[in-house]
Amino acid sequence: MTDPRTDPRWLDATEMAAWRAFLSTSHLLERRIEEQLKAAAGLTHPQYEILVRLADAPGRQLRMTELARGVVASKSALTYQITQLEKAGLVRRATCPSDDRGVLAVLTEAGMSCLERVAPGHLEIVREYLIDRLSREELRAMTSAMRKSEEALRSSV
Amino acid sequence: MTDPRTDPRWLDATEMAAWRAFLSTSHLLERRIEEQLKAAAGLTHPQYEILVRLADAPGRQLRMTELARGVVASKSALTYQITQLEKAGLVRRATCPSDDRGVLAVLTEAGMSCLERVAPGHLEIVREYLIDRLSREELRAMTSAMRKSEEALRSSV
DNA sequence: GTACTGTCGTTCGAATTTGAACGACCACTG
DNA sequence: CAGTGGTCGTTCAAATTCGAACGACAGTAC
Repeated sequence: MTDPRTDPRWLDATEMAAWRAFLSTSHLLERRIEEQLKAAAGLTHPQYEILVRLADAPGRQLRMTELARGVVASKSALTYQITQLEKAGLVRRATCPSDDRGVLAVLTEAGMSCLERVAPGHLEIVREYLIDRLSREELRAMTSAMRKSEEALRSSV
Repeated sequence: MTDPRTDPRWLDATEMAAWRAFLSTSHLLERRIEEQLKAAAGLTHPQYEILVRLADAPGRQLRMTELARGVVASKSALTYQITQLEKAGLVRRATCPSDDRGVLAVLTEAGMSCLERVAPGHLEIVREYLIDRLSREELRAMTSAMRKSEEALRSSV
């Protein structure tokens, strides 16, 4: 068995601490956010993210595949969630004019106002447990770090 | 409607970019890790994390509740996963000598060697898509940031 | 001892996610 | 035009997660 401190397949103490902190924090944040959204609006976090992406998109609509990429969900999970949001009247499906295979997810007016109503409470959690706790420098470094990782992950598929 | 750029309930562009990068990266990393673990060992990420925590614990054993805190899982999710790991022979349950309500999850020899076999491939992913992409400074800042957030989240429960 | 309050881990049904398989359609080749 | 490979979104069964409810036990008060 090789020495964990020199074997490149392992992480040293600093690296392991970084990784575990990242992992725990992302899980804890996810839990906290889920709890807040459920209590405030009966939404799940994936559903909220879908609304955000649609609100930002031109025409407040996106192709299913593109939306799935954006929110990092599987195709089948997105199909399910869009169906749920459609039942709630926050999103509707439309046929894609340029591609008969395609389906557009469109944010309804009800969906937009729901998002506007829910966003402040949600972002307050993000502030309280993450953003507001970080120095300018930490925020900058974290963004840079996350972007590097994200790019590596997205370009590897 | 208030101006999003001055309303403290919203995030400015820099903060929002940081948050979104964090969110996307954590989801993408989770996906990538899940895929690697499944292919290499038929393990899920939660299962792997359980093995790691047990391996680190004194006597390679932990109370269910303590383990649930460590891996950030609900009690029922942990019950389920420990049952799965028990079927696989990687973990066994033991009664807690000091508290008849308690159950100890104990890492078996098979569990320990499974972990040793799987860890390198797993950590290689963590390196490739996160750790090795960061500068010393980014790693330091990210760790500091994550710890602050984690502490806030854990102490709020 | 009895009662009370809280913690422990499990169980249950409901909701969600996953990956594979599928039919429909697109774009290109010959 | 027929054929071919690839993409699109959906469907399905299986696996996993969640929260509420539960019985069992611990710790304390009286």
